[in-house]
Amino acid sequence: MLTKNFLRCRRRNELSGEEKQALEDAVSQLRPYGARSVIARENVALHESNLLVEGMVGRYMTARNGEQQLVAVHVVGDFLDLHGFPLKQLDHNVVAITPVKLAMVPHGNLLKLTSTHPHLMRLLWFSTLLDAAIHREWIFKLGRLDAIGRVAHFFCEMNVRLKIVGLSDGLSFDLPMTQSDLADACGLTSVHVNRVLRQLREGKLLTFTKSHAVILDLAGLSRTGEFDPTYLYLDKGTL
Amino acid sequence: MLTKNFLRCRRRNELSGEEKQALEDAVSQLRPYGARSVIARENVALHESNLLVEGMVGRYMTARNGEQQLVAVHVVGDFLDLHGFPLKQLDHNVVAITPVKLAMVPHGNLLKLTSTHPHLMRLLWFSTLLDAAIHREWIFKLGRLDAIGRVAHFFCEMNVRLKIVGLSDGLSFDLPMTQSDLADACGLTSVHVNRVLRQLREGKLLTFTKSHAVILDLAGLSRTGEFDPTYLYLDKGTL
DNA sequence: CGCAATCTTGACGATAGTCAAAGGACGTGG
DNA sequence: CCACGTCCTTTGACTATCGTCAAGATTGCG
Repeated sequence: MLTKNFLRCRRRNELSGEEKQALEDAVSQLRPYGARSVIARENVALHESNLLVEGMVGRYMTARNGEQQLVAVHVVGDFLDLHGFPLKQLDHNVVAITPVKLAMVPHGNLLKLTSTHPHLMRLLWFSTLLDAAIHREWIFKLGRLDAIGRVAHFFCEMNVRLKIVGLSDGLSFDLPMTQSDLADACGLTSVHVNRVLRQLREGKLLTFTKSHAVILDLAGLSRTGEFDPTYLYLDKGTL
Repeated sequence: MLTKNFLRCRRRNELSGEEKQALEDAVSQLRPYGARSVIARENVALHESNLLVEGMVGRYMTARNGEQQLVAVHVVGDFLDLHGFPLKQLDHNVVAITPVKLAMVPHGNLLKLTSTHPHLMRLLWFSTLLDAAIHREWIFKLGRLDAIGRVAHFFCEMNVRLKIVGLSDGLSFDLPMTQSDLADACGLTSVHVNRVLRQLREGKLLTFTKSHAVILDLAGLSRTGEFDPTYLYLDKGTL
């Protein structure tokens, strides 16, 4: 079941069996991508969207001086580039962070679903708005938190998002990102991320070594990152 | 025609006359709000969405220390809280910046449209993804531009968005925001916004006094803000 | 084993925040 | 019509956070 993690634990995961099947049927093939390979390039016409079945994906924008900003991270169960269905093309690059597997859904099949399954379409719409809600939270994070807050917030968010798809036990998880990737996500330099990670370690809030995060004090980390998972629209009782 | 500015000049403004009428018919009433009044509060169930017919609106998130972050600004023609239709409730506050007029569309009417007008629904979906694209650009702006770049970018964006609905002549426009509002939009303090505005003035790029912006050097301002309007998905030939 | 990428640390500098004070702009009410 | 208060803007002096540059340590991979 390629779609089993789609909207998992979300407040509106009310797909009927028939809808799940319709979505599953819309998948044309399963495609692998290597780590750091480009899945979708900006300003290129798109003809399919992809459900992320395995691995981790990032959306990047690039500044004139070459600095990158990660504008979104996707985990298993996220529907990538669903934005590309109404938008037809994207304003940024989508890159595999790890080796990934994608369930490809041609836009033609999605188009059919809009007429035959309006409720399913609203759920697909909902999933893109979840992305938008996460974007807003990141705007807040970058605009109003200091370096340690931003990094703490990022780890809190990843912890929750990975937990609902079974990839975090609630306090520890694998995160296949370098300190430089973290810097791109948090609007910092890798040097400063390194200093912040030391602070978090010394403050007994979090350790992050060898792509593995261990949260030592979830309440403290959440407080530092001003993290409140409401914006993730989780099912009641998920956490 | 309350909906005349909806998706105006956007790459996918392909509403048929019948669709425009259907949207117009979905409006139940026109409502005024006073400046700084709250249109939608976070975590409260929503039962209608609103098309912004007059005025300017902001979406705010608040940090623990009381600092505010503006996560989005809406101008005439934007469909407010369409996010609230699939999401059912919002994760932030929506506040009138000026006195505004809203065309209220009950969710029940939108729901009917999903079955009867799938193409119109895709356009509504599209408009929410436009918001998401703007969010991503703001993430980039906050994560990777310095203070002067952020402010320059903001003015460039507002210039374009106001121009397509006839509220900027391409180089000057009214912007009913204080320097403190600008600070909330750009992740800065109002003191520093003031210094940046002086820099822009002295650099002959932009003046902003008494809620009126005049762009003296559009190319220079765009360069400073690393602004490229692609992410606004404009119709070819709009600018 | 050796190279390349990543991590770590220190010294220094620049950008933006903080604190404080004073000067406009504007509206209200006497 | 002026006085007053409030909000907004402007500026300066000082501080703190984060970036830059550089070098060395560690890790992982071929």
